[in-house]
This record gives sequence, structure tokens and C-alpha cells, in this order.
Amino acid sequence: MSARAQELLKDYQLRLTDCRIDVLDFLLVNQRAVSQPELEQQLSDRFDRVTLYRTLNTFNEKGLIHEVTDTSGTMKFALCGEACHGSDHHHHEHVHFHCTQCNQTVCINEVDVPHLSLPTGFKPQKFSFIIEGICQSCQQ
Amino acid sequence: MSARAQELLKDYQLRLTDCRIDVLDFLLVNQRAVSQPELEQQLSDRFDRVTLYRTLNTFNEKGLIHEVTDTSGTMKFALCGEACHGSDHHHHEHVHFHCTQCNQTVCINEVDVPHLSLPTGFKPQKFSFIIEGICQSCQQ
DNA sequence: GTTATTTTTGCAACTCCGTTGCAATCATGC
DNA sequence: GCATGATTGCAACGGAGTTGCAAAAATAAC
Repeated sequence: MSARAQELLKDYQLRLTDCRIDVLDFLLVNQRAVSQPELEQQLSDRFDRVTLYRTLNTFNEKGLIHEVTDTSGTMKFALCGEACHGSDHHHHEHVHFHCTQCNQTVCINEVDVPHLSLPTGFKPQKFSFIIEGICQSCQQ
Repeated sequence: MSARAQELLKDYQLRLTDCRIDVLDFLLVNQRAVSQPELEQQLSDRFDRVTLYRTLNTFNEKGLIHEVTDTSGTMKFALCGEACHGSDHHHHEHVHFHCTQCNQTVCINEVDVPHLSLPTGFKPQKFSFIIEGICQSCQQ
């Protein structure tokens, strides 16, 4: 578990620190987007929120994780899965499902982001498809 | 201009106040999503930010405007156009374009939100398709 | 293994935005 | 024009993003 995290950190030329390993472990175990506040709770306040903020920032800059937008108000990040490195270039065109009840955001790998063409003049750089609703776990 | 705003407020059974009229005017003139901070600037600090916050909230609850999510971090709202009231029910499935340079978010009416089916267990309630990039005005 | 160097961390501090309570002000119906 | 209820502005608080700086830790060099 932790081994995979350490491996990943080395691959991305990042120093092995407790915080980074724990955050990465958490992301590896829970395959979903997490926010800095959630990490703070989940990691039992073992790290300062600024450290977690910077850890996520570093991972994001290095391309280990990517931003996930939803309507929860706080920025979330998710691990880049295999899909991110597929074929020729790095891309993040996933469909994300945000549960308005448990506030969790997951990547829907089963569904491809539909392609669409914009009116002339717009230069698209990133596509986000967010679906809000109730997730599988929250249906009683 | 202001006449249309007053008309709309009456339609939605809202009291005619300076703030509401000005905000609505601004939304009518600039057909795009705006945030509370932007309104504060644009309306020359004539209203308290809390008032603007509550004005947007009220409009949203009454269905005059709807939330627009992008990665700017602050919540934005846009007028509900004719498309919102089309055919049988109220819906907000627009494609939104967020310019990362000028930070403006516009509704792309020309393009329909593609329909897609989710894995079983997910109950979708709202679809957001956000495209980040450079808008028409920002291309030099 | 010890030391030097560079990075990372924790703390303090600040800003911005969302949100609520409350008293004063305003819009509307009579 | 007055009464009533809604709306506003102010004060205030919390959460999240962000930066600077000194202490601590991780790697590199010996």
C-alpha cells in the first residue's frame, strides 16, 4: 500500500515525507476526488492544513493528481488514473458524479465525455462534465 | 431597460427595490453568469455585499436565475433564458464556457448538452458541462 | 555515520467569500 | 399617510486559499 505511494513519489521526483505518503495512500485507497478539508479530517489532524494544501498543490503541478470541480465550493483533487496517460497525451476529460447528499465526487469511467464543437472563437482547454445527484451508496 | 427588470420582479412577486432592479438590469444587459463580488464592483459599491448575496439568493430561490459552476472558486449566477422554460419543465442543462483569462462565464446556447446514461444506482438531478479555455474576446 | 544543503513543514497571519442576527429602513396594501 | 412586513446595512463569524518565515526533516556529499 504505502509501497505504491513511495514508488509514485519517486517516479515524480518528489521527496518522501510522511504527509505525502499518507495523502497518496488515501488517494490510492479511496478512488475519488478529495478536498484539503477532508484530508485534514481523515488524516486525524496529523498534518497542518497548509501542509495538506501545499501537498495537493505540488501533486497537481507535477501532474500526479488533477483538479475536480463540483458545486461543493471547495476544490477537490483526484489521482490521475491510467486513462490520463492513454494514447498520446495527458487529458482529464472524465465525467464526474457529485453526490449532493454525502458530498463525494467520483469519476465515472464507464462513460466517455461526449465530444462537441464550439462556436468559432472559443479555444477550449479543458472539459468538465459534472453530474449532480444521489450516488449508489446514498440510495436507501 | 429598467422597465423590463421591474416587470420581471413583479412577475416573480418580488418587491421593487433599488438593489434588485440594478442587479436584474445588469444581468439583462450582460448576458452571462456573474458573481456577488463582481456585482459589488460593477454596481460601484452602492450596495452592501450581504445585500447582493441575499438578492442573488432570493432570485435563485424564486427561479429567476440559476447557479453556474466553474473553476473560478466563487459561485456565479445567470438569468434563466427562454430555454429554461421550454417545452414541459424547468431545466438548466446548458453548456457553459469559462474563460480562464477574463474569468467570464457565458452560456453556449448553440450547443446542446449531450445526453448520456449513467451506471445503475446513480440518480442524476443536474448536469453541468463546463468548458474552460480562452473566449472570443480574449484572443488577440 | 556525520555533516552540509536543499526542501518541506508548522505556525502566524491575512484576504476573500459565504452566512447569520439584529436593528433600522423601505415597499406595499389599506 | 400609516401600519405591517420585507429588505437592507452593519457587525461578526467560520471556512478555505494563500504567503512569509523559522524550525525540522530529507537527500546529497563526504
